[in-house]
Amino acid sequence: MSRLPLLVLVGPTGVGKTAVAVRLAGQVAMEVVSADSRQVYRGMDIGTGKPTAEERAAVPHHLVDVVDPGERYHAARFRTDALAAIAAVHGRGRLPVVVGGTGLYVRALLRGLIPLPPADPVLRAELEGFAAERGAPALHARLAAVAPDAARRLHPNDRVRVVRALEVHARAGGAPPDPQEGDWTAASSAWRLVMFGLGRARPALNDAIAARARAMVARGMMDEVRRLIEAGHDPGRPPLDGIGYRQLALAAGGRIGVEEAVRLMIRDTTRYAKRQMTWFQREPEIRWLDVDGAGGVDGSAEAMQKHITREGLIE
RNA sequence: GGGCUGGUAGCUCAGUUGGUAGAGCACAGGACUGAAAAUCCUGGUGUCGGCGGUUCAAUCCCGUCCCAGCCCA
Repeated sequence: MSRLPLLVLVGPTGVGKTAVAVRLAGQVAMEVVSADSRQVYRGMDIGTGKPTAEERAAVPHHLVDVVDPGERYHAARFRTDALAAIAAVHGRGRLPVVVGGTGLYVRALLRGLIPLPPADPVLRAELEGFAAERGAPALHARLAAVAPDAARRLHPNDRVRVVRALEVHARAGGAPPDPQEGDWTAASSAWRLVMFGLGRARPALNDAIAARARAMVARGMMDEVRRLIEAGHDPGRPPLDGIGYRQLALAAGGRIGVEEAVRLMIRDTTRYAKRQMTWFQREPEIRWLDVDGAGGVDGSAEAMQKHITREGLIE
């Protein structure tokens, strides 16, 4: 039995992935599986750039609005959910199209995760407290004492990963955490896979990011942030630590002006887009498509359709 | 027209008792395995306003010109 087809579309924030996917859906029997670590949260709509009601009516989107902001989502959960969603789409005889900008999630889906213990919120809080009180290097020293290999790989200031390594060590009962790193550049063989990267020249992308951020605020993102805070969600902690949300939360509290919040939102989104490009650039299987060079949304969708037809993903 | 103060990185500024310069922000590059829109690492990008002079050596001292701000006419 031949492997089932899977199309993946990645790229930096604001490049137009959703628009291209919707356009492609006009020509291809497909459903979208979102790979976005923030669009999974209900009530976080404007600031995460979720597909609109029209876009979601035009093509089904899976893994959008799956948990409340009080719950924590993560890469392993995504992998499980995405595998189920992909299987369901295949079951309906359609092409699953993974669309998103969260590199870790896409990688976890395509290449798997090393089985490790799940998060332990109580332990994390305790380790965070220790780091806040005694300093990040002290926490790193604790890791070095119990797991020298892990400590050597991690910078002492990398608080999040040091906490995670200690957590893995504690939950694994002393077993060394992933001594053998997986080969993330190895080809995946679970599907007949075609991977597209949607790119754009930095100046054009940065302009689009700035315009999009201003449009989000104009469309009422501030009210969205206020609603989330009033619902009891902690500003500055996941998932309200995301770009745009953390700055507007400061503005809502009167700590900075709205203008300044928007400026910082644009700055951080631009930096984030750069980090996404750094991540995707080392994925060897991606076929890059310059959105402007390909003729915008329509041209990009058409180029993708031609290629997946040639590759036999669709008839 | 005269006087004073300033002109150093994209921005705000520091500094060199004369040996061609460094902070913050901005920016650029990279890492990434259950928080990933998170977290972290690396990098100074420069006719020190122009032109002369003194000096072995001038961004620094002297002269002059230009520009900006303030004050006096």
